[in-house]
Amino acid sequence: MNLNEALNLLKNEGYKFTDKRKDILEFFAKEDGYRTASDLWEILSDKYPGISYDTIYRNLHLFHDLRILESTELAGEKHFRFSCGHEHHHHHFICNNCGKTKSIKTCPMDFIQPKFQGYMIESHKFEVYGLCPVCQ
Amino acid sequence: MNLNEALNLLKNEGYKFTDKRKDILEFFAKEDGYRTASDLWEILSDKYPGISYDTIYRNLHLFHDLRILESTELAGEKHFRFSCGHEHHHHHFICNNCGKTKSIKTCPMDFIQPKFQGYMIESHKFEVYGLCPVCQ
DNA sequence: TCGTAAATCGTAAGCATTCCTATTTACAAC
DNA sequence: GTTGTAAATAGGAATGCTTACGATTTACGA
Repeated sequence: MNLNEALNLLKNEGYKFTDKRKDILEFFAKEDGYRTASDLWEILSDKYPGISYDTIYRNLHLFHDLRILESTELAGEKHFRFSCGHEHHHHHFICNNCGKTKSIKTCPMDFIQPKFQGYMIESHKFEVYGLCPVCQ
Repeated sequence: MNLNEALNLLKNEGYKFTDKRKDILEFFAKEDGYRTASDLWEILSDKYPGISYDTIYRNLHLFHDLRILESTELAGEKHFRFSCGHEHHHHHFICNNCGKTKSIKTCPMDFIQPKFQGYMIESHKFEVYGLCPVCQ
């Protein structure tokens, strides 16, 4: 997923194109790491004083539903990042300081599935946390 | 970790023994799955009408600090379970319906670590979600 | 240009969790 | 047993993140 694909997807699905939506997508396209609703609010409120949190969250959820963004929950707060949609299924190392990520191509489900006969597996989460080389 | 070990640990660390603490530990010893603060509140408020959420959370955190309980965050809400402390490091399958768990002995960190030179790894999370045989 | 549904604003409400003060209680020392 | 004291609890207010909602504005097709 890149910025143009995201903008086209929005248009093709019949959603209106607004400056705020463009700026939100540009923000995530540029950031390349997990960011929170309030990170986004701080950026947007410079350009749009008084922007509503309703707008922030509504669009975050919309983009998440359209698979433009992916999300995870860290320390009780939802974090969003631009989707790695086209790549092979993978997981993330997440920097505890800057939120940037590194792909982990190994998926642990490849190793454990045979042991779960009788269980209906619906999803899984594998994340590694620490400090990236820049933040150490 | 079992109930007696937990009670002894509390005593040895110099914490006071109260009926509520005993009941909280008995609750988790019996449940054997992830439970929330409000699950616990519902049980305790029968016996102790008007019990404070402060008491619930203070003790949950105390027990977590003492490693009597372990915790994870599911759907924006902290969940706690009796600690599997004595066992070898492992992860969990967690039933989305009843919260009960099944151990996963494989740890994905055994497979990915060499690829993370330059990264300081501090922690990781691996959980599998779905329905246990009983809940299907 | 206009009509309409979608998007946004401003603000209130919801929910889990934390914080604060007054009161009560466990337990050690006597 | 009685007493003193720090720890534990009750009751409720406050906080932080998220969602909800009526009123207003805007994008965009006709």
